Amino acid sequence: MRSHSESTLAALDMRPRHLLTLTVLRDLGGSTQQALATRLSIDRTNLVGLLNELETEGLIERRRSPEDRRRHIVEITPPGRETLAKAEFALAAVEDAVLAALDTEQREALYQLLVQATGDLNAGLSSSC
Amino acid sequence: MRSHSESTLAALDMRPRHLLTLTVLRDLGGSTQQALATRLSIDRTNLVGLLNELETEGLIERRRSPEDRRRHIVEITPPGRETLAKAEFALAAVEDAVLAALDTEQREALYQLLVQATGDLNAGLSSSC
DNA sequence: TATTGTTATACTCTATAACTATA
DNA sequence: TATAGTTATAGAGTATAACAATA
Repeated sequence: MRSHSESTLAALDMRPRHLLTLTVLRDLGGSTQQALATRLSIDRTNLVGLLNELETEGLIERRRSPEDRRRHIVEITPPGRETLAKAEFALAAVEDAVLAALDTEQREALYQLLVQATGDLNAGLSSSC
Repeated sequence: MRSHSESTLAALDMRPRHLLTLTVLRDLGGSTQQALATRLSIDRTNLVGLLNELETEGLIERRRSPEDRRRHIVEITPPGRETLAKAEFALAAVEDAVLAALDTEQREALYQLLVQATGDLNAGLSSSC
């Protein structure tokens, strides 16, 4: 499923990192780079180049925080939301294809078992990526 | 589960690669480097250093093939088998800890659903790593 | 003095090209 | 000419150290 997902994202000129970043920014509605890096479980130094790429594509914006001028507030742009929606749609199709061998009841059973096994740690996350 | 497994292997001075290589060599009972690389889905050039490490530890041996002197026959040594057994024992404990939230029936159900979902592709592989 | 974003750098993992020795 | 193992090397991905601006 990972391999299929990555191919699908590559067709949209994205890597999993980009999708995750856009998803977090949409859900948070803006964040400092430090907080965003923590949320993504990556080093803040590696976030710099990632945001540069997303900014070049016009998918996110950086602006100085008025309260603390050391900080950048990062926000997803309307084109970023569109691209994110397209990626999520394509990935839903991938998930459907990968789970084609299971009917609806079985998929639900699998999901519940995984949630229970992981102690509900990731119960709120999307099933893809 | 991956993260727990890798920590456990690190305590034995091993990475997943080492475990997989030893497992394949035990199951195959000897192989050329080319065939081993294919079996491990890694490039033959990257297998060289990996085997050097295992050979230094005395876990595998290389010898020239009498039939085709271009080839090396790679085999697991008795100490290699011991180390492999230790690693598998430790990893079984990790699996048990990770799946602690599921009872026996639920574990079996999860396993069956995963096998069915993946089209039995990996039905013969170990559940760890 | 501490923190935020940034740059430079090192280390790992992986893949490609080229070499040697054999066939 | 082709193949097996090897080496050198280049490219991603990731982590640490150090810097400028700001608190």
